[in-house]
Amino acid sequence: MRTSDKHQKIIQSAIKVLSRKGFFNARISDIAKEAQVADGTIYLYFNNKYDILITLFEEEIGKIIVHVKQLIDDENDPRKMLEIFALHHLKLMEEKRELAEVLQVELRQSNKFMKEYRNTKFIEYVDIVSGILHKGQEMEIFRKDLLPGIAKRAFFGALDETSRLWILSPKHPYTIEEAAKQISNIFLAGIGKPGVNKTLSKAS
Amino acid sequence: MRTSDKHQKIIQSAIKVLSRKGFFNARISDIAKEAQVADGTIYLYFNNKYDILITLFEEEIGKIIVHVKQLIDDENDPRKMLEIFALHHLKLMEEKRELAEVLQVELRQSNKFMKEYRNTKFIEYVDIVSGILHKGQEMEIFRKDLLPGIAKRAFFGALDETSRLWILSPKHPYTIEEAAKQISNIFLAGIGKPGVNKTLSKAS
Amino acid sequence: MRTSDKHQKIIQSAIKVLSRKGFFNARISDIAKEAQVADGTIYLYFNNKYDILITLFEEEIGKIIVHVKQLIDDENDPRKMLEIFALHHLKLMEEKRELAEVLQVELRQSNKFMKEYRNTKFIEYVDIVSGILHKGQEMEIFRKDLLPGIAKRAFFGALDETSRLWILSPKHPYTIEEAAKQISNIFLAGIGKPGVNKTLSKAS
Amino acid sequence: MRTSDKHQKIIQSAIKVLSRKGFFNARISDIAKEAQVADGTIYLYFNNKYDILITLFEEEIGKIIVHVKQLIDDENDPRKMLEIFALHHLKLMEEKRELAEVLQVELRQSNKFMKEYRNTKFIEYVDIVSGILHKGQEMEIFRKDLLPGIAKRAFFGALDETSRLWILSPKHPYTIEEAAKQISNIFLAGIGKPGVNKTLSKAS
DNA sequence: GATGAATGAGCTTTCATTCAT
DNA sequence: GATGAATGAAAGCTCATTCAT
Repeated sequence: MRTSDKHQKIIQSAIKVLSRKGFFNARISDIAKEAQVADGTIYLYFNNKYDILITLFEEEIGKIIVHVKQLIDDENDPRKMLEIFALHHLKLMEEKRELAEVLQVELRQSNKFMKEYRNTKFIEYVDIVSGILHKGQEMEIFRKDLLPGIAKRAFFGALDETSRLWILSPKHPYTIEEAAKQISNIFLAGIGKPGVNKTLSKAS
Repeated sequence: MRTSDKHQKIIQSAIKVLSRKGFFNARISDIAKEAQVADGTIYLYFNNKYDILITLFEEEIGKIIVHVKQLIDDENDPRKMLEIFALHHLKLMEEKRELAEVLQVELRQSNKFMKEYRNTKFIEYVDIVSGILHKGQEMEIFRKDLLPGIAKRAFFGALDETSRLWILSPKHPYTIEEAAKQISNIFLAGIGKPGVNKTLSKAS
Repeated sequence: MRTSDKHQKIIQSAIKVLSRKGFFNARISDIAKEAQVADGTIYLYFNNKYDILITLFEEEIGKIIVHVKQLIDDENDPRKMLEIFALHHLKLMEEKRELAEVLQVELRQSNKFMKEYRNTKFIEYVDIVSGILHKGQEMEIFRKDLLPGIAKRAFFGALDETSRLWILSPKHPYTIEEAAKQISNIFLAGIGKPGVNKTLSKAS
Repeated sequence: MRTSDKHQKIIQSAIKVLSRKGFFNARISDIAKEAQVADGTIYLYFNNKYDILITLFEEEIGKIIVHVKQLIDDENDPRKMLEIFALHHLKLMEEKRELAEVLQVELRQSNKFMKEYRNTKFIEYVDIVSGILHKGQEMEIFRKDLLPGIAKRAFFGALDETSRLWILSPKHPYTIEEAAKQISNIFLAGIGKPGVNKTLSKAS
């Protein structure tokens, strides 16, 4: 078995266990059992419990970034880009539900117990939105009076809260695609230059 | 010292300590020291560590709800109501920064480790937004094709993510009032009936 | 309310609580609640938790001793005396069941946790049997070769173990009187001078 | 060190510590120190403090039962059997004094604080006596009018109380063998059919 | 005398981490 | 590299006892 195999096995097991129990309630032995390795083996690949979480953050968000950027690079219209980002972010709930749960819960508290840790990957992810917004402003599609830090966060927060609730509720009266479309619509209508973006999207 | 005084003292101390360390890293003895009581005294007022957190949630969110509802009741225009909600929610960051931190971080993980706990107060708070949206739709001010569960969450999420970042960053290139105004604007433009809400708000 | 009233009330409450929970599982507050006094009031009458138990031992065994001695003093035949002692000891199970439970359980472990305590009252009680045996030997009714320390303990132990089981089992195929009679019979037959005691008792 | 070694080491250490301090005053750390293991190691072998006591009961009484049954199986005369049981029971005081102390004290209170625990091994041990008595009755050596539950308890109680006192007193005016002989004698004389058992035993 | 809120020492138990095999 | 038994620090919680009222 290659080294990377066990590393990956442990990360994926950690995602499973952490999504179920949360970081503090999860035991190293839970993760080890899930990964079918001995407790001590974990420490051959990670320095400590925190290190598993941090590595998980970096690697998994890294993959997401690569993927989203690929999708967006194929597109030129910033309005389409935002729609793609929204759809992809929400689709994570279905495709990688456990990872999504971990990111939503643990990312928020990670600065409480890992004082020194700056989650640069996460910032990079959210900054994809900034980039899109900036491009839209340059192209005179989005309003110039947008405060960049605000709109970025508002858009991301809208998506994230929606996905948070999606996970909590077992049943949903709408599909992920509808949710993504609606949120994109609201934002595009809200941030678009008057008279410019009315033609793009049709509310589902 | 009256009984209620110690209860309050402990809750307020818990807010301070939890905002700094998070629930799992906070020790009962930390809270006791902050409240200037003995460890055992905590257990005269609360059943266990979780009970402190739950009581904190219920009581503090309860106060916020009462306050926001009062502000909103003085208003008739749903668009104004949303602006008020937004401003008030963000102002919590300044006025009760520590409480805000606790709510943002611990509320998100509370259903991981307190399986049986349903945070009804929190739902009630977010449902204030639903109420406003619904009223706006009835008054034909907001679009009828809004998915109620989505727009509510999107608006709340936008605010919450903004306040989350506000707390994390030491410096801000805009004021809270500007941020509230901008988010309200984006949403009102996004959810308003075409041709109806363009007159209300002027982006700051 | 006279002082002695509360003292008595506490002792009797302690008997109830200790019989149910045992010394270490019983809480001072349990006893206080049962006695309908405040926790602190206990300490006006007793030095500490151990003191309650010791006082309980001394006073209640003292009462039993007085009572048994009265009964025995009316009698001259040592064989009858033993029967009286046996019957009375077992009858305690019915009449003061809770006290009996406390004595059986706590007396046995009291020297484990109260190193300095010598239970003189208890010794005095058991020595009633010695007295009877000695008298029987003097009167040439009981065998001279009895080891005094042994027979006393054997007789008392037989009774005590019988009463212990009586308490544990909810149902019994014999009456207390039958049990007392049988044990007396066995002992009297066993310790009597051959040819002397065969006429006294009829096995029930 | 083999697994079973630590299990045994802990049980034996528990016997030492419990005999000295009693269950409630004994600390897990006392037992761990005595066993020369870390506190946490105890919990690799036992579920909790109670589990140590229960396991101790079951295993040690189990050994005693096996041993006594072997001794008795070599014998046919129920009178001899009783003598063997008496002698062996009392000899435990010398050979396994600490175990004897634990059994005498903790067994009596175990049903107070371990509500669900039925000490079947202990019942099995005492029932060895029942078996002997029954056999003696069948062989027409013991009186038919013996109440089976009574005589068994009386005999066992006589022995146990004797051994209890043996442990408490530092000095003894008689040997264990004499004590066993005397108690057997008393009982055999008391329960034997008139005219049958007079020939067996000579009082020491 | 009576109260009961407050105290804080002390306990059992957990679990991240180590290290001999 | 892999194991998992062993470690021991650390924390939540209890409860006998005190003392201001």
